[in-house]
Amino acid sequence: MPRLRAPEFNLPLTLESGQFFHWTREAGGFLVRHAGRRFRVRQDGGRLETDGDPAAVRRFFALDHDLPAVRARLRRDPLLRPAVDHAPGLRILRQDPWECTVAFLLSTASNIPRITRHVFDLGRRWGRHRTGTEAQLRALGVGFRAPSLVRAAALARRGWLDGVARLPTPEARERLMEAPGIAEKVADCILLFAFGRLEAFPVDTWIRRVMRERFFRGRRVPDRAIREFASERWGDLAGYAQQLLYVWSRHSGRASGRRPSVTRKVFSSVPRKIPISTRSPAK
DNA sequence: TCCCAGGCCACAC
DNA sequence: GTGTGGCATGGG
Repeated sequence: MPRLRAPEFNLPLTLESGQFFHWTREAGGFLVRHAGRRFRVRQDGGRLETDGDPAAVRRFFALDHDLPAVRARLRRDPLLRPAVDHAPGLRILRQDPWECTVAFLLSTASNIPRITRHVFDLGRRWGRHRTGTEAQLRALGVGFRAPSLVRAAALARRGWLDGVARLPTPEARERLMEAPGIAEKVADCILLFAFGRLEAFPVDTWIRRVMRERFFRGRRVPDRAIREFASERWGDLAGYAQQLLYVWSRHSGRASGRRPSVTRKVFSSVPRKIPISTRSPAK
């Protein structure tokens, strides 16, 4: 069973932070479906046990990101500090671009349990760059998102996502937004969660609330102004700031002005070791 | 029952 | 340029 060094990493917090949906909990660990494969992963202190390809797992969890340096820099911002301190070990994943695109096309005006259900439903039925027909998708309950998924799959089969990784971020963003159903927010999610563009700052309803409250004195401001503010304030680490703010605001309910809608413990401790090798092998 | 969800788009003005 | 419904569905 391969073991990877994974310091400054919190596996459950990272998987449960709303950037990736294709996983299930197992005793003491997780079963992850990613890039057309599946692997088991479990954390043992500063190490990961996995039955997946070590290099691919390391890349997926972005264990190459210098998280201590990221956190130290962001922590210098006193208004961001509570969010940074709330979620040690949270990493921005490096997902498969197509699967990430599907997930965030499904995310529009939805919620995490439902996105998860749809991601699993699509994953069970179709392979890479395929989604079935609009009618089949509607039968799964994806609603108005169905035509966007069909179009995106057709684009992807013609190489739409190929080469995005080599484009500068503004051009990459433009490319992604060529697809119907992808505007600024979804494009930024794909750039951040699949292409490692850590400067991308997706503005969703939670980020809008927490940013208005914390940085704009409660004023209504256009999303564009929020993005520009984040870019100037956090630069090439704005994406990490975003994910920390997202998790913090959801866990605390702070920005919503109502009771926390997500009540889960704060994942400040690393899970205890439970042997993975006694479980049934993957596939 | 009602409000809202990791939005986008067409159409007002 | 900015503001506003409609879109499908279901979670809480």
